[in-house]
Amino acid sequence: MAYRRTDNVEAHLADNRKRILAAARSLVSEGGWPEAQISHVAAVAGVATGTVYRYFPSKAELFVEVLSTVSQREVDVLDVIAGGAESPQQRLHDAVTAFVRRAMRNRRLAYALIAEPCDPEIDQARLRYRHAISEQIVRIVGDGQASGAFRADLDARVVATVIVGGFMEGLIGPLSPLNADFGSPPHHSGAVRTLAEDIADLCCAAVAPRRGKVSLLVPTVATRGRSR
Amino acid sequence: MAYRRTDNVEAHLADNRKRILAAARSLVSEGGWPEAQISHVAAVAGVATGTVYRYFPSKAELFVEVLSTVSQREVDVLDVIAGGAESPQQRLHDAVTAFVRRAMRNRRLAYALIAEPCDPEIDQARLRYRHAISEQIVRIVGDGQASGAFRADLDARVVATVIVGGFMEGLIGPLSPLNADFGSPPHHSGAVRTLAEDIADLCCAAVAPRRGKVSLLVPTVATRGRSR
DNA sequence: GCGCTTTGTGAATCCTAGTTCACTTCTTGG
DNA sequence: CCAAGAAGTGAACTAGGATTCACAAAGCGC
Repeated sequence: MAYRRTDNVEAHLADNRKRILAAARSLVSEGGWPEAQISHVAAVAGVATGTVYRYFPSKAELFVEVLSTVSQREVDVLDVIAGGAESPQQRLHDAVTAFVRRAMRNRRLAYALIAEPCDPEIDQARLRYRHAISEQIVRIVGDGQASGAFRADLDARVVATVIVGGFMEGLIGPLSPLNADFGSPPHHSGAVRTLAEDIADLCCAAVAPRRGKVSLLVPTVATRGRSR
Repeated sequence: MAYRRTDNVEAHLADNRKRILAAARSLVSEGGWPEAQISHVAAVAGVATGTVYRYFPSKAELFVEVLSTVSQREVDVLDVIAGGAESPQQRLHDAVTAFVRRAMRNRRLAYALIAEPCDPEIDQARLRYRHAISEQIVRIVGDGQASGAFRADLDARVVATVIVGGFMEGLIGPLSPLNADFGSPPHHSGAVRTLAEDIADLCCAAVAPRRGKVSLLVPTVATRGRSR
């Protein structure tokens, strides 16, 4: 035996791994998925292409790890909010505004991780986290329904899904690199705040307990369209 | 001169074009984007690969036309509903349920056109139609705000976006080929109806005029998280 | 049937990354 | 300093499809 992997090497290895991940993340957060190429990652990390494969078995796994790290942090934030002592209304409102604001801090990255077209394998991880986010919302909605703070006549999971879809979509326009509005720094923080508040407000309104009458709505002819 | 393009030929050409489009659509609606390959389209349409390029300049343009045709029909349906004489509440409810139900009729196709990862060029067309749909919703929301049927303190475009995102997302789970629930034929139409109604209900609730008090909500510590 | 033009064909080509691997360089223990 | 085992390298290899193109077939008017 003539080799042992010193702490020194161990550290170097760990450092490389970290740099590769950082490079990957940085590329996505600047140029989105089109820039997310192994050769670019290698260049930015200061290693050779082949080296990347000593640390990650495939492009997909590398970027899934990037996505997971970032997304998990968001889930954690929501977890704290969802587990808080505030009223369900307050928690729902906080959760949505927190998510929207945080996403607006790093628009390009958020856009890539939320909406930009990407490899199916990565997209799948994206779905997993979207689901995890939805689960945090379910907790809040469930509490609210139990305490009577929210209407309880709908499945909490459906409600949470719609809410998540609502605030994500409300985010996509402003996030999209195509829309250069929503002033970059110096932060137009007023606009961001308003957007976040408005979206949160809508989400809260959707689950508010219903006033009196059950329904005035009846099916209409238009509702029963032909097939596609 | 020794050639003229008879009606006969003209018809044959038109027929080919139609068959190619039909083949393309059929493939997407069965296998989604992975199946949407030019060679497959050609095979199904009964022509050679090269022939497809006599009718469409590129894969993207072919499929964008497929998507446009299908999506435009949906926009038209919403257009009729939005332009109807019913109350804004009723129209919003009808619009959402109509969309959800129609999508559930051809799940695989709807999934591909709404959510499945696809070529960026196609994805862009998708966005355009999502926007067109949003515009129909804006009409309804705007009317409702003007007539006092809906709360008027928020930008109608933001409201519409959130609503569209909400019902689309509510749809994705049930549409996804991964979720083999939501019984295929014989139609579990009860489940579909409920889903559609529930989602529509939520959307309507979000824009209902607000009861008394303006807001009990105040920013919380959790709302101001660190950067990613 | 005969030139001429448009259409149809599908094998060959091109392209774009992701992935591999034979070889070089570095580290370690002796 | 040496031999052995790891880690690093980047040019070459692949793979999956889109796209092209030289050639064949079909339609047209005479």
